[in-house]
Amino acid sequence: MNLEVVNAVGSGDLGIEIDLNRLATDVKEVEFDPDKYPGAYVRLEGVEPLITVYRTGKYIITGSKSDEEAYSCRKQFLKLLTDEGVLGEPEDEWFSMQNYVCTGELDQVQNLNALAIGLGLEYTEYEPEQFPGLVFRPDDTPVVILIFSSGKVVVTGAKDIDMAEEAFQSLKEDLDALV
DNA sequence: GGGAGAAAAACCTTGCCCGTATTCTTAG
DNA sequence: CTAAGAATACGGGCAAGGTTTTTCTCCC
Repeated sequence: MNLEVVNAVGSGDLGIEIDLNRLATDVKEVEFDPDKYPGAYVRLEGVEPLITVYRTGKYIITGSKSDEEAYSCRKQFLKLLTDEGVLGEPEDEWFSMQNYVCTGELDQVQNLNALAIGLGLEYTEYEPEQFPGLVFRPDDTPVVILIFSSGKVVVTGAKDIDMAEEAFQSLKEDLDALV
C-alpha cells in the first residue's frame, strides 16, 4: 500500500568462471580495478541498473526500480556475454531478487522520541545525533523500517514487495493503536 | 651432566570479522 | 558522511587453537 520501490537488488550465477581482465579489455562497458574491488562493473548503454560480476561467475544487479527492470537488465547482460562469446548456454543459470528498498509516508508527523518508546525500545534505535531517522526492527519480519520526523519512511530488507507492504501496514496499525 | 617428563614459550595455521565497492531513499 | 539492507569477493588483521620447540625440574 502506497509504497514505492526506489531500488531493487537481484543476484544470479552464470555457472562459469569469468576472466574479468579479458572481459574488461574486450568490452568497453566493463570496468575492472581489482585493487579497489574484486568485482567488475558493467554499465550497459541506456540501462539504468548496474551489474557487478565476479570471477566466480556470480553477479548482482543494483539500482533497478522494479523486478521487471532487473530481469530486463539481466537479459541484456546475458546477451552481451553471449555475443562476446563468453557465454554459451545462458539457460541453466538462476537469478532472483534479494532486496527491495521502498519509500513511503505516514499521515502525520512523528515525534520520534515518543515513537521509540511506543514501538518498544527493544525494537528501535534512535540516536538523532548520529542519524536523524529512527530504526525500527519488527520482530516478526526481517524487514527494517527507517522512520523520520517528517513522516517519511524507508522500508528495506524485503525479499519481495509483499513483505515490504506487510511490514509497512503492520507499522501503521501499530501507530493507530498507540493513539 | 644426561635422560625423561612436564611445563612454558614460541610459532604457525585457520577462521572470522572488517573494510572495500554498489544502489537508493530519508534528513540532520 | 551518518544508518539500513542484500548479494558478491578479496586482502588484512586479530584472535584462537593446535603443534612444535625450547626450557626447566627432578633424579639417577
